[in-house]
Amino acid sequence: MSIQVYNTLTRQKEPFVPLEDHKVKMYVCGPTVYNYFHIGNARPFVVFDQVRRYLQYRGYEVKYVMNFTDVDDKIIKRGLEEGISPQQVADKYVEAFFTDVEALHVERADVYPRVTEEMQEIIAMIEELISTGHAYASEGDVYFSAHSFDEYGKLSKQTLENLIAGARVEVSEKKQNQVDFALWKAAKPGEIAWSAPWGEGRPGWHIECSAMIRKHLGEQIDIHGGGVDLTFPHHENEIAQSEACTHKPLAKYWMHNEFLNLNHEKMSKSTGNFLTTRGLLEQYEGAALRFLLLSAHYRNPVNFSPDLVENAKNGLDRIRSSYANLQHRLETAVGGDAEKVEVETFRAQFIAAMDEDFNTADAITAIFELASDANKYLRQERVQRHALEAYVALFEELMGVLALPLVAEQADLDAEIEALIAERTEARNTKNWARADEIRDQFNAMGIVLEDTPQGIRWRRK
RNA sequence: GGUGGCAUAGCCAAGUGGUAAGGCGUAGGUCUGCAAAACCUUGAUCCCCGGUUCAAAUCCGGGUGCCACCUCCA
Repeated sequence: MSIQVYNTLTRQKEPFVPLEDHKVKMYVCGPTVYNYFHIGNARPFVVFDQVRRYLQYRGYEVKYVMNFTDVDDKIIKRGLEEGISPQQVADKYVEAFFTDVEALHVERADVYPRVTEEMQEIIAMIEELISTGHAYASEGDVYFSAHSFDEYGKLSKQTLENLIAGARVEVSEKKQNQVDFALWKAAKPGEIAWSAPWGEGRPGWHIECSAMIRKHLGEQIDIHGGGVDLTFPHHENEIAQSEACTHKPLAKYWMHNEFLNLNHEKMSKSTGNFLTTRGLLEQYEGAALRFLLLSAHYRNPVNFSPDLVENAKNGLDRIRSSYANLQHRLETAVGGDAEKVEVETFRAQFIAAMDEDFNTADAITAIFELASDANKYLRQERVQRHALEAYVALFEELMGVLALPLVAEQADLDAEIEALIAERTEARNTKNWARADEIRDQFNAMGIVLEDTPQGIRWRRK
């Protein structure tokens, strides 16, 4: 059974067959770097990171490209507010992006093209569209003529008539038709601008992705991803631009993640209904946030709340403590006969779940069941080294695929703490319960839980 | 007006025809010096009304509620 992928283009799950054997070309729309991204923005970063990691796990060689929109109205505005150049704004938030995304255990893309560094390709593509009659210059702007592309609307299942009927955008005098969209915007006085045959200005929002995909991945790619809101107009327009040039399907599979809402409404910077990822990272471990994002299927909406993070954290802790307990038993375990523990079933369960359109929720269930099985095994008085190792190895493999660290990143205990643990062991041996409790309370105050087991004291961070 | 998504236990969440996975939380129990962890036990008229079927959370029709896109937006 092959991997099944839900394709927005066909509105159904399809077997995943890349254009080229064992290779996957993948593009995901990245951020406009004018601000810290919010936790809703983080969903596609994590979701598509997960898609990529899983494909890699299944043996595909993935080339992953994500763009940075580093020049646009919001960046310019921000620069004016802070008294710095648009480039400085972009640089600042690109750096912040990397920091935050790393905390969520997102693997770096192979290429992060930036609009300002791809100007030649963008201008060349616009020229191509003008020369083939798909675009026209108008008072320094350039627009794509939606009517010139027969299949316009195929991704969002919209007809031009319906789009015109439902349009909320103001009709511009410069456009021949209100559904046409900008490829190039003439610069306002004093604004950052680049020279182009039709005048000074900067690219429209959609053309950058078309140009970058073509340059870094080629005329056709396997997977194009982004949030559902990008389906229209952004991805629809990308298709129009790219396919008008190449006459080939831009992407084989279009994948869209649903939203992570707040108060049951879309997170939005303009209304203030959002929580920055950066802010949440001060309170919660990145792994807990990632776990939360992977706890639901990517095409289902999720309503964010602190309780949800707490829930995710507790679930993650269950897996981690099982793993830690295995490790602890391993310290005293001895070799033995080749007693078989059957863990293959959990790997198979995990793979079956992920194959089904990247069902991370079910994949996590497989890991929970692995934990239950391991916990039951651990209750036995005699355990065997190789059995423990089999559990440990599978935990590491599967949690590795999900990029969820099995051990919270913390400093190791220092000598003083080790000494205290030794003292407590001694206190317990002499049945000095008062002292033993005192030391345990002391650790508790430091956020460390001590657990007494037949194999000695075990400790963990809360 | 057009195009989508969602509605499953206190909470989160899988499940697209064969009478409801998993996690969190709660309560009780076992274990423990006491704990913790773990284990066992504990919980569902699957939004409503029709229909198809031997059989429906799942398919069809009709409702209701919430969210989103058609304007920058993950």
